[in-house]
Amino acid sequence: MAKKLDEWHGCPMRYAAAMIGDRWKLLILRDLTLKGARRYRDFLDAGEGIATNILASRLVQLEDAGIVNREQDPKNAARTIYSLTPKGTDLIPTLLAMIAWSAQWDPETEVPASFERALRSDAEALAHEIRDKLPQFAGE
Amino acid sequence: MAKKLDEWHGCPMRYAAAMIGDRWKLLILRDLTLKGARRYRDFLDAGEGIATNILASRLVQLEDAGIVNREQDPKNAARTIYSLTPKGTDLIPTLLAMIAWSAQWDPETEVPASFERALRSDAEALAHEIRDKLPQFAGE
DNA sequence: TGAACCGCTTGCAATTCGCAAGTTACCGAA
DNA sequence: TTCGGTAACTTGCGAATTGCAAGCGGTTCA
Repeated sequence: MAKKLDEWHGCPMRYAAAMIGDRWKLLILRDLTLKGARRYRDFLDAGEGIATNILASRLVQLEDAGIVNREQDPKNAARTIYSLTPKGTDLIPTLLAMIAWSAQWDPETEVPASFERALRSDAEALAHEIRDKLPQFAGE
Repeated sequence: MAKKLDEWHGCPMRYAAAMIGDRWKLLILRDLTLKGARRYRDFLDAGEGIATNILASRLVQLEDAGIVNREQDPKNAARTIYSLTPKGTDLIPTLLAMIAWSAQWDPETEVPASFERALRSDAEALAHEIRDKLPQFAGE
């Protein structure tokens, strides 16, 4: 029997797999981290074809995991703003490691040369740069 | 967000998400990389409760992706040996980034202090160390 | 030669996914 | 102040995937 969802803790790979081991969650994190997505529609329109019910479920899971923050836009109550929490921004090095791997092994993947150079020469600095450009949510 | 980060449209993350964006694949990679798993039964017995049909399907997908190699044990034709290809071992930094994240954010993490220390001080060296200890498959 | 093991495969019920349509709330213009 | 449009979901339903258990063909060992 598969481990219950409350038995995630302990093994770090099991924890990470449970939290972000999902195609759609990774794409949502990409959009938040690298594409400036902040609203529900941004994710829907990201070009990956995620269904709206799946998007809603993944955003709830990421919020419950403490990775994503959800808040009402103070200037427009009809709008919701999604952002990365500190726990979420701490995933940037993981995303960058994936990008470096894909850049090396997927012949059809296009990573800008400047980006890949920055990644290979100093990934930590690039991670900081990306993090510092992210908008902060109101709770921070 | 800065245009520099918008030049490409998520291809590398889409590729990585498609290849390893799955809970079971990440656990299989963990077992291969860190737990010395080499045979079908090793994965079944890893304690995660993966179903045998799911395991078989994921191993095929990882093999098709060029991440995992499957070969017959030359000393026992009834046995199959699974191992990481170079494309697979190049995922070690990604796994280590996930482990570092989990070690930081899972309050019940079981990452040994010595491992975490090695990870934080020189992740690249640790990745090499892990890779060098892996068995090579016959094709290499 | 037969029992045991190994690596799967199959059958089936239950869960999850993906698509499309519907719903609720808010905002801005008339 | 109402009305149309937008934003963020929610619901319904058929299809695909998952999880569980049993089965199966090949190989090794006693």
